[in-house]
This record gives sequence, C-alpha cells and structure tokens, in this order.
Amino acid sequence: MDETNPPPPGAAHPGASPAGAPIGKVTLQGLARELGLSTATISLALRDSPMVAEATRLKVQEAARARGYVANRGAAALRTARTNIVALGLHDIVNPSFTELLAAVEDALSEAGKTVLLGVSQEDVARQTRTLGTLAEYRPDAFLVSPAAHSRVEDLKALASTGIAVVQVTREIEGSGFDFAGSDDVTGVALGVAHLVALGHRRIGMIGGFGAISTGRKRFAGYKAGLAAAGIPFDPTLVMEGPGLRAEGRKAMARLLALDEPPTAAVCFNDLSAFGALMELQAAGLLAGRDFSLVGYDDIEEARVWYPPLTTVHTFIPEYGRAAATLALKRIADPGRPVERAEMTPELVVRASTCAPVPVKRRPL
Amino acid sequence: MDETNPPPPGAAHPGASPAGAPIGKVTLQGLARELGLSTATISLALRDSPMVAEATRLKVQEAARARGYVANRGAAALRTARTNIVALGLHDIVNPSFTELLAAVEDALSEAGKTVLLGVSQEDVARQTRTLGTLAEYRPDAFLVSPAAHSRVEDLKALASTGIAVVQVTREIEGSGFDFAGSDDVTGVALGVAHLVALGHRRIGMIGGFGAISTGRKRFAGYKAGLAAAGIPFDPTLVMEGPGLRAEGRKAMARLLALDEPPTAAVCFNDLSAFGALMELQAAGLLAGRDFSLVGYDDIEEARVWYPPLTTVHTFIPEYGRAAATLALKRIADPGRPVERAEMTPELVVRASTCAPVPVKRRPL
DNA sequence: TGTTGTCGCTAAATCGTTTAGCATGACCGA
DNA sequence: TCGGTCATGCTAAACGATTTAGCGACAACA
Repeated sequence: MDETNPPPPGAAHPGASPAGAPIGKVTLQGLARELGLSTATISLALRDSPMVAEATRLKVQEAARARGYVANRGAAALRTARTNIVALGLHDIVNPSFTELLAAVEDALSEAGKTVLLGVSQEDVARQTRTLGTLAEYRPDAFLVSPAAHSRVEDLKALASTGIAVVQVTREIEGSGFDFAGSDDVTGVALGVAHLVALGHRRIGMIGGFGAISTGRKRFAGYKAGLAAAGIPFDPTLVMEGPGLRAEGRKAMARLLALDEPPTAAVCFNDLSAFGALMELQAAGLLAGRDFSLVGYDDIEEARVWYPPLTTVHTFIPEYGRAAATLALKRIADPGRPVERAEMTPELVVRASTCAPVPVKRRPL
Repeated sequence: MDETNPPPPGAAHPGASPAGAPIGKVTLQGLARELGLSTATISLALRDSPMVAEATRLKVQEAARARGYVANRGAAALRTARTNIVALGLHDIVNPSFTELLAAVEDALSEAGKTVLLGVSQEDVARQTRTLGTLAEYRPDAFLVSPAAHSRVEDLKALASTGIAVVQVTREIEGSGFDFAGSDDVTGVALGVAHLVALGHRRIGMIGGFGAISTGRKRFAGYKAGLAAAGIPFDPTLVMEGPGLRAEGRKAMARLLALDEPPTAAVCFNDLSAFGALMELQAAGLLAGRDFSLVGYDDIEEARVWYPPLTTVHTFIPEYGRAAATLALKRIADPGRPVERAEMTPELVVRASTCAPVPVKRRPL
C-alpha cells in the first residue's frame, strides 16, 4: 500500500506537481506564446472546435497536457455568463434524509457537468438570507433550495432574476410559483394511517412535525385525512408536535405512553422520530410490532436494519433529488418554461413494527 | 404563515426580484455611470476603503442597495487571484460521521467568509481524479480532502501547486506531507480494548475496517496494541474485515456468534458497524451490556440514543472538522508554513453496551 | 507668490477566457 | 493574370471587478 513513513516534522509544504507548472500558472496565453498561436486558436482547439485543423488541435492538446494546463472556469464564466455551478441552499445536512438527498443531487448534477456550491441555513431565516446572498455572488446557473422554516416568498424571489433557475426541493413555499421536487406527503402519511386502520387500530397518535414548514403541514394534513377516511374523530391530545429528531421522538413516545388512555399505534413525521419512539418503547420493555404499532416516514437506509425493522412510508428521496437536479437543468436550458412539480407518490413498506392493536400496559413508576 | 393557495398551473416562472433589477445586471460600471463616479470609487466605497469620503461612501452603498447590486465574485477573483472558495473532496457523504464532518467544516468555513464547493468520489479513485480536476478549474483557495481508498500520493500532489493549500481530513495518505486533521485512531481503539480488558474480557473481536484506507490500518493497529498491552495473544479468526457499514457489522456479528468459541466482546471500526452488530444481537435474543460487550467508534449522535446506549470512543468529529478548516485557512494565509497535524485524542465514553464477560449462549438454529 | 501637503477621486492596466468578424494564403478556374 | 472560394487562424473587444500611480483642487504656510 502507500508509504508508511511519517512526514519529517516541520518539513516544507510540497511544491508544484511533478507534472510541472502549478495550477493556474499555465494559461491560454502562455500556451499560445509557446506554440506561436493565438489564444483564440488554443481555446478553440481545446474545445474540439471544427474551426481548427486536426493537426493543430492535436498539437495544442498535447502541449496543454504536457504543461499541466488547467482551465480557469471563473474567467470563462465571466465571458460566457455560465458558471456550471449549481448552488444548493439546504436548511440542514446532518439529518440522514437530507444527506441522501444531497448525495443524489450531487451525483445527478456532476453527471451533467455541474458542480455543487453548498450553503446551509441551519433552519435560520437570517442565516439563509446571508448564505443565499453569498452563493448568488458566484453567479450559479441555478439555485436548489430547501427553505428554512418561516421562509417567505420574498426570500426566494430575490434570487429569481432573469435566467437564474430556482428549484425548491423537499420543502416548498406554497404559492411561490417555483419548480418543486418532493414527495406527496399528504398521500404518504394517509397511507400509513390506512395501514394502521386496516390492522384494527382506532386510537392512532402522530409523533413529530410542526407547522412552520410545508412538510410539517402536509404530513399533518395526511394524518387527519387518514383518520377522516376511516371515520375516526381527530383527537388533538394524540398529536405530539416537534422537530423531526430522535430525541424529540423519544420524548413524544414517552408522553403518549403516559396518557390516561394511550394510543395503540402512531404514525411519525419521519423515520428519525420513529427511531426515537422505538427506543423509548424498548426502554419501557415494549416491542414495536408486538405491543405497539409504529409507522415511520421516509424509509431512510437505517429503517430496514432496525430491530424490529421499521414499517414506514418510502418517499423516494434519491429519486426526487435527481428530479430536482433535472428540473434545474431544464430551467437553465429554458428559463421561460412553465412551472413544473415533480411530486413522487410514496409507498408503504410494511416491515415488522406494526401489528394488530394491543392495549398498552403502563410502565411501572 | 405563508400563502397556501397553489401556484396557477403552467404559470410563467417569476421574473425579476421586487427589489428591481435582476442579479448580475447591475454592475460596478452601471452604478458608476448612474452616480457620475468612476468604477474605482464604487469599488473602494463598497469595500469601506478609507480612500473615499464618508459622504460618497454612504451615497454609493445606498445606491447599490437600492438598485439591488450583487457583486460578481468571479470577476473579482480573476483580478485578485483569490476565490474564497474551498473545495471539499470527500470519499462519501452518506455516512453520518462524514455528514457531521461536512456540517462542521461548512460552518467553520462560512464563518471565515469561505464557501464550500463540493465533490464526492464515492470511494473511487478514477472518479476522485475527475472530481478534483473539475474542482481545480474553479481555482479554490484550498482543498480539503478525505482521499478515496487506494489513493496515492500523486493523486494529491497534482493539486498542490504553489499557493494552493491542501489539507487531509479524517483519512490521510501516510507520508504525503500534507496537513492533516483527524483523530488518533491507534490510541482510540486501544482505549476501547483496554476498557473491555478491565471488565475482564480476554476474547475480544474486531468488527469492520480494512487495509485500503489509513483509518482502517490505524484502528486495526490500535486493536492489536490494546491486546498486546494486556498480554492477550492476537487471534486472526476474531477479526472481521469489511467496510464500516451497518449491514456489514450485522453480518460480522453473526459470524462471530457462529464461531466455535465466540468472543465475549468486540470493538468496532465505527459506530455504524456497532449498530449493525447490536441489531444482530437483538435478533439473536441477546442484549449488549448483559450478554455481550460491544464498543463502537466515533460516537456519532445516534450512539447515545440507542437502546442500549452504545459504549463507544468519542473522536471529536466536529472539532477536527473545524481544525481542518482552520488548517486550510492558515495555509492559505501562509503557504510556506511547516506541515501541521491536528490529531485529536479520542476519549472513551462508557454507556451501557458493555459489561463483565458472560459466556455466549448459542442461538438455536 | 510659490511650495508643500492633503484629500478625493480617476485613468488605465490587468486577470484568463470566448467569439464575431477579419486577414492570409493556397488553390482553382476562367 | 485575376478574381473567387475555402480553410485556417488571427485581431480585438468584450466580461466585471481590483489596484495603483497620479491628477486636480484647495488650504496652509513661509
């Protein structure tokens, strides 16, 4: 394998590449001078233009390789008004579902020759404004945004100048009129509720989610729609609002179990909340799929390897990540095209965390 | 809250910002013409130079705000040879420990006014070469790299031209002579082994990790060092090599339990492997911390909320993420400075997945 | 009155690339 | 020999910012 001797302490930083000149010191002009050609010819030759003779082209490309030429995209962008950068403004990246999204988006964009410039708002509108502003200074060809909670239409409108594509992903600002890629959350959560209903549950809680973000509103709507479809009255005491985090899910489950008349099942805002709930169940000596029924949301990778494997709603995150990338590319190509929504229909994945209703035995204090 | 009416289907993409002109249409020259000043003055005024009179400065800044001026960093970079971009070349981002790293790095860099340009190699050297090459075309001020398995010194050397900082993070290519930020993995895993030894274990397995990456080599070395320190002979049949993934950890645990003489404890390459192992134990009707002892590595957020909470080695990922960012900033400021290694010493976090040795009862087939 | 200094600003060069339009020379046919 | 075509490659002007030498105006001072 690699060398194993440690670097001499205090050694100087390694210099230029063995290939020769350092990145950025070889320019079109340099090559032009050296080859006795004009920069125009070099530029065309490197891009395989038919306007330059075969022989010249080969000579130029060979020289460029030999001298270690690395194109300067910033300079090119200045001239062409196209950076091949796509700015990604996410509200969070540590949440695994967003990581899967980021990975998919990066993959799809890099395939299309675009590079990702990353900004994170950490769910803070002020920081989001700063971040998006900075990203804009790099003149990305497009913005892919998952808006922070409480974002308003103007926060995005400011970006949407002629020729800059703006695409919302996962979350959206309703009525903003931008392209959107995400999942149909109303249908998704309703699917989970229907599954529980079919198993015989009537007392079904909801764990996590809050109204400041579109996904929170939609998933809550899905929960209510699911109940309504089964003719089950909505009981607000069974709804545990909160951000979709493990710790919150755990707390929420504890509160549900402490109710006078606990539910026999619950749907969750996301898998993360479900994991937290699952842990609380374990800690209480209960097993999901035997003593209680739990349905997650998202179906992140972790869900299938849990014990018990989590019954959850698969939302096709990588798919709509790629869809978002595609929407961005399409809008870059044609800024005037009609607004498009790529809304994936989720699918229920039944694993082992659900079962027929069992009255919950209270945990001894 | 936000508007809730859906966008009219097929509506045209929203146009310019309400603020007025679209991003990029207002330039220094435009402002200069409008205000009857030179671009030099505008440029200086916007950057609060003392060379321009207070009154002028205010007037310029006001006009810039009113007209919606957004600086073009690409153009500025061309002139100043400084992009304020830091390129991040990671081998993977879906692994939660890398997500935590990415988040910390992004946070530290954005605090310093740098923006992150992202590239992912997906553990593939060829793709890494392509990706890093593309990133280089944007002339980042620095590269932060976690090299793909099997990377060689030359793969990084090619980037290290005069004035471009290269910092290795998490993983390194031994002897490459670049700055490095990560954890002292040899010490770390040895800590875990020592803990198990102190509990009375003599038959200790290792789950996950492989030789193609520096962390794999170091953690394995830490395992052997820990055994040696306790005078326990090294038994290769107890070592389950593999990438640090949940599914692999689960398989590895299954194989350990199937041994004629199973270990009573194991250390893991990372928490992810440990979670997999934990799941296999649960599935086998065993409980870590009662029937078997398991020590993770990294202490990602998930570790503390597991049931049982995972005893693991805390590696200060956000801390060394920030350290990596700092190293990059320092090398940008002074390219000639001596190589620096920021190697955090991990700490054992005892939770509930370890206990005194218990002979493992075989799972009935 | 002439010198010196200060202040506020500008002109012009520069970064590395792309591209429209032009120049060159070879070749051909008349 | 002359004009016309072609193929090829060049010239020059952008793109939008930063930087620095230096200019004009005015005040202070001897």
